[in-house]
Amino acid sequence: MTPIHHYHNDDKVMVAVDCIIFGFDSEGLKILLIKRGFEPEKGKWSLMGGFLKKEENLDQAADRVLKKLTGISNIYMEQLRSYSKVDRDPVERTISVSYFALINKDDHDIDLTKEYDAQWFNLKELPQTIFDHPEMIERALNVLRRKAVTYPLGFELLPEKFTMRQLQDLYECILGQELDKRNFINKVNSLDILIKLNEKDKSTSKKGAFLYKFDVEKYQAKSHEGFSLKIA
Amino acid sequence: MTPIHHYHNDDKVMVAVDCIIFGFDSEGLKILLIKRGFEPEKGKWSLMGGFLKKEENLDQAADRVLKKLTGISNIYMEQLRSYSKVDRDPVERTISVSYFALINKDDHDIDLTKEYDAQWFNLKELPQTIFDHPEMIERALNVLRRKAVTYPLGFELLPEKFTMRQLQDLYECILGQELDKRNFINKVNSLDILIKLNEKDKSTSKKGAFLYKFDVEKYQAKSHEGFSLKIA
DNA sequence: CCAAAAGTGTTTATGATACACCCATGA
DNA sequence: TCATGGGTGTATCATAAACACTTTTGG
Repeated sequence: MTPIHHYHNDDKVMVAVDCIIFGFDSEGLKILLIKRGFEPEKGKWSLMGGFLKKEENLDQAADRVLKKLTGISNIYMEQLRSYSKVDRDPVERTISVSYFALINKDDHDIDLTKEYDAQWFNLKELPQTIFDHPEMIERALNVLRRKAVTYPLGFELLPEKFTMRQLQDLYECILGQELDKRNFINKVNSLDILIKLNEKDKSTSKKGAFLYKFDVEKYQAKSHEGFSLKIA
Repeated sequence: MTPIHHYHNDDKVMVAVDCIIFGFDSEGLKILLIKRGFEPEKGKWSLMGGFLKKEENLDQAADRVLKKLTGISNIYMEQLRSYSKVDRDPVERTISVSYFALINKDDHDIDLTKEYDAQWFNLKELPQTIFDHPEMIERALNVLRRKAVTYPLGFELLPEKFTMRQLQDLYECILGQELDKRNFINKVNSLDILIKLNEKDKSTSKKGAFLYKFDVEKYQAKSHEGFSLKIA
């Protein structure tokens, strides 16, 4: 039999990464988009994307692109999937690998200076996005929701001290549904990864709500056993 | 701000697909490998891989490559993940997207004529494979196991009529662990997707075991509700 | 004194697990 | 008659889900 291919250049293509950044803050779950700075579709809303360079791997490309376009760095993004429709980019054959992360919006808003045309959008009020970005976003959101129930996301997303209500709000935002307060608290307590503090946050009620912090040791000890925070 | 990139060719790279084919038959779970037909690493065992062409998408490339190297066609493969270490292919910068499928080995053995240097290997006796193929295989196996408990794989993998024991063997192979016979049967029956036939298979015992077939309508009705076959 | 959010337990239902004996038959 | 695999049911436990009233306090 003949070899399928030698290595030649005829079939080289551009490889891109697109970063899907979900952000959480007191207002809810948002997604970050930029005004695309080059043709085609210049000026339209887009995920943060750019091309893979020869001397870097995809993870590195995603980090670099995100930082260049938004200033955000040092976050953990996860590779999701490749998109390869032949005509997905009208200029030239390009495949794109999507990455996603969920971050605390407030921790990174400093980065989003005027220098960048990046903007947070409420998930329910997304503008039109270019190419196959709507599909990328939808798939990422599914993965995010699946992860949220399988694995205790969220602790990195809250301030160091937080109330049960804030934690519950986080889960409700991500899952897009309301949860029973008592069941939620029971579940979280059964995981035994929070420390109840002797302080109260009075900003949202007259009675005040106890603050909790996250027991890093217990959390880490348990997280590789893989515990599930299935909440409904 | 300046655009991050114009479209130029400096950073074009080769894009490959690698197919991970798990096969099930009466002997158990196997994986298909080929003797690589071109340099580098010619003659070593490898996943079925080849390069993406400009006029096809990744799914199509995976189908084409698999057919060319093994004769196997018309199977559903699922995209898994991109591998992009800079030096993963020593000849030239190449990223690879892995695909996987689980098939009934007997249904496709016809295809594997002498023409192909493809061979099934028992999962526990894998030979050394090239590049990052060991990692691809390991990840694919994890996905396969996760899918097996979440979603009733396996019905496509058995002959039209099969015994409970065969179905249980299938799951035990995939999960790599023994299951309790009674619990397994109870669970499967509770799904209500099998039809018990009035025939027995006497090939493995004197008493004979009832044959079942798969109730296609019920199966399909339920499968988009998404039912789980969690078995331990 | 009252509105608004915080806090708190129990019951029920469902699914998971563990477990052991009789049956039918061909050799 | 006996060895071999086939077939069957129950009790227990853990987890999920549903559910409502009292507490606190600033205004």
